[in-house]
Amino acid sequence: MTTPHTSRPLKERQREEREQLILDAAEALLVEKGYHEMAMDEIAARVGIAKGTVYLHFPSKEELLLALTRRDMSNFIATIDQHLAQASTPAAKLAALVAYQLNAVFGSRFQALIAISQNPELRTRFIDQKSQFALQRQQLEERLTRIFEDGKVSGDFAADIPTPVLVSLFETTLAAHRYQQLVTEHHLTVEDLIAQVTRFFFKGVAAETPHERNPQ
Amino acid sequence: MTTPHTSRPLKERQREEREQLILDAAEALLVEKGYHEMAMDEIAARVGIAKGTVYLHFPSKEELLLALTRRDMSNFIATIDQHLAQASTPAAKLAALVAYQLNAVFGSRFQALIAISQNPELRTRFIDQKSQFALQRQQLEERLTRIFEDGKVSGDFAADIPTPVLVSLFETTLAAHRYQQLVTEHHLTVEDLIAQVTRFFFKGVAAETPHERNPQ
Amino acid sequence: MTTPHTSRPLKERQREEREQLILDAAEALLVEKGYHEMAMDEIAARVGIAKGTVYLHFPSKEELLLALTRRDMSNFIATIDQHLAQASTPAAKLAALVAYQLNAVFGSRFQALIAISQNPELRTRFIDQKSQFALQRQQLEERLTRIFEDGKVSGDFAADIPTPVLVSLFETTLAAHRYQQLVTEHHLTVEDLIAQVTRFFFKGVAAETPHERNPQ
Amino acid sequence: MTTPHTSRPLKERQREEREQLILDAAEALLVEKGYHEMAMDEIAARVGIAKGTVYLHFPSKEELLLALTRRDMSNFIATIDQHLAQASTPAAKLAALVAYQLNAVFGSRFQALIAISQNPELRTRFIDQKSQFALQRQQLEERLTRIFEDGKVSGDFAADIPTPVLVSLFETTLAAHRYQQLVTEHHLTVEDLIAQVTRFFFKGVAAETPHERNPQ
DNA sequence: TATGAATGAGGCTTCATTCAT
DNA sequence: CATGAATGAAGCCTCATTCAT
Repeated sequence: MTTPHTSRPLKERQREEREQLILDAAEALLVEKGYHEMAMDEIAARVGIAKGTVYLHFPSKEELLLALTRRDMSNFIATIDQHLAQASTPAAKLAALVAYQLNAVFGSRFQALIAISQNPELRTRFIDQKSQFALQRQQLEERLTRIFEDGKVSGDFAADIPTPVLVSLFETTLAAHRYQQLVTEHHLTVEDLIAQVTRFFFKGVAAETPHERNPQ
Repeated sequence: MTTPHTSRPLKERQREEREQLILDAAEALLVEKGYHEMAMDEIAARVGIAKGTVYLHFPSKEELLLALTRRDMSNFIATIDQHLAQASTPAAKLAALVAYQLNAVFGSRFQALIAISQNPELRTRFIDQKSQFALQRQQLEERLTRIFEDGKVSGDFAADIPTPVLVSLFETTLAAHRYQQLVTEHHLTVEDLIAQVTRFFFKGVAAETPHERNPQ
Repeated sequence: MTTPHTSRPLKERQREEREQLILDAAEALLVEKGYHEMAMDEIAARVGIAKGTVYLHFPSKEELLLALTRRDMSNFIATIDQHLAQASTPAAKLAALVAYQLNAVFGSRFQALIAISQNPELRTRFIDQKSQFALQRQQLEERLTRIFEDGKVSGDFAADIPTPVLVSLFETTLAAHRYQQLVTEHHLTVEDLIAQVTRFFFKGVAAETPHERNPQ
Repeated sequence: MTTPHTSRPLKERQREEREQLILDAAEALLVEKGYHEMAMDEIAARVGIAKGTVYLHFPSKEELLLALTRRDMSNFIATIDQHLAQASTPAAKLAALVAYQLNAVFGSRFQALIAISQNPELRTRFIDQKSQFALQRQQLEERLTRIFEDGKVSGDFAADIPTPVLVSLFETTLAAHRYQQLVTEHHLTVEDLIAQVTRFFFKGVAAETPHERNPQ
């Protein structure tokens, strides 16, 4: 995706392309069936190569998943940065992120990240043991932290909610695997859903005006 | 937990107790490592019995997980009903649920349900194929649906958010595995966290008039 | 069956009766499903006792089968002796045996012996290793040997067929598990079948008259 | 055995050869120990390959046995057809079969078929459930049926014995696992034994001349 | 480099046997 | 004696990983 296509030798470009195809297949399988059912055999079959070839690119199933995570995280952060650069106020930035992420929920890329983050099996394997993932996760949080702290200063967000809590609420609200179901079963459009969730989130984190009362 | 300890023969009580211990061990392993790593061998080892003994209680690994799900769902719904009976207004009921569930997040019971619901491998196996799970899930949603619809009538909740969306937002907000981390890493107390999340949620779903009422 | 009912204490008589019931159940299972599928659990269940009780009578599954074999062999030999005592000429003796055995084919007792003799699994286990079975087998063969040698002297049977071959032909002809099928599928009566097989066998082993043709 | 060695690629030939080796090992084990004791582990060990490799050729133990049965049945029928084509009269055909089969008794191939046919466990599994086996069995019976009916017309065989009975008598007479023992223990040559059994069978099924005596 | 056949550790499940009650 | 819960060895099968071609 961000691969330069010109300056490198053909062989290496082909290699890179195939690597992406392998990751794509792995991602699809991961979302469909989970980590254990994501068999090396089937990954290779979907790409149309031999199983051994997968091992020429990734030394183990675990490393393959790590690479997948790195790629998706990396793409994810890069896309976020683009959105952030285009919006001005913290609230506008957040709104852009919300829209982007909810759209992403319906693509497999983001679901793979969710699957990895939420599956205890994978969490143990990755978050706890491998620093790369933690690093990227941290990059993501830094961006959100900055937005929320800016927004507190500008009066957009409730200053009495600790920023880590805001970040968590943001991630939580957006990481919902159930939204998909809402669209399918309750006949909402994706646009409506985005609008509703966005409004919900902004009302929830808004700085309280004198007229609002504390619900507790 | 709800087992009567007096009227039944000793043997049966012991059997029931052991069954609970097996489910407890399975639950812990499921949360720690996921379904595949939850080996029958290790379940037995944790309970301190032989592998074959597990099979005297549950005919297969899959049935063991189904039983675990049934138990946890059942306990979960029962506890929720208790909370609902004690609160009066819809907002108060929700507040009770929020507090209960967030507390539950820190116990394994609820995490197991989340693990089962979110793991694609298990979702396929259970939600799609076994009606028991779908039935209990539906019972849960009915309760939430009723609260939200009552709350719309009483003016507590935004009438223009479709009820299924409210239900999803509720579940989403509360099913956050990351809250645990917040307490651990950012030194929040559980009580503070509950207060913050509650306020966030209620602001987010509140009817947007100046005259909002106190949910409690 | 041959148990004396008067001179022994009640307890021992009951014990002996139960032992027979266990052997009966084992026999039925052996014929129905073979040795491995003959589970100790099911034997006990069919008798209506606990599994452990079976082990009070027989120290192992193998010993149970050995006891079964002993009993059936013993009954078999005893019944044969009765028939032999009642018939006069060798041919009449053999005819009595043929009729008896073919009738027995349709009872489970004889089938169990066939099952044991013919199953390689059991043959290895019993004939080769345990002398009891070989001993009883030998008793059976002695009787047949005597009849055939008498019959050769009297001119009933072909003197140029070695007696062990005659014995084998006899056993072979009668041990046919396929006769059952003939009755079921081709609507022969048991009586007809016995008549046909008897005639076949006697013609086959008869001393040759000058008028018979050479088949080759 | 009937594999062409020239026209196919090397890989496929090796694969086929290995498959035959696996079937050979399975066959030997089946005859030696029966179906349950025929462990996949040991089959692999005897061929000198790993357990998993067996599963590259046969998807389950049951399928392996089915393939074994198919192969042996198929070879058996093919060889029989060769013999039949070379002999002219029904009696000569039968004599050829008798000689062939009795020779086969001393090879494992035929014993495996007997083991499968006679084991109740396997009978249930194969004859009742899988049509392939029934089909091949039927092919075998058709050939015998034709010979016997031809032989009745030509006056070689007793017309008053129903053909299915003749077929059964034939199979019964030849399927004797005890013949082996005769050669071993009573020092008969295989040729003598074949001559004796052949004569026995033909006398038994011959059309009756006026001079024969009725043994009953 | 690419292949895919081969490997074998590891997981689920069964069942003969034991033993505390 | 009788019970049947408990045990654990052993068997079938899968799949990540290796390696000869």
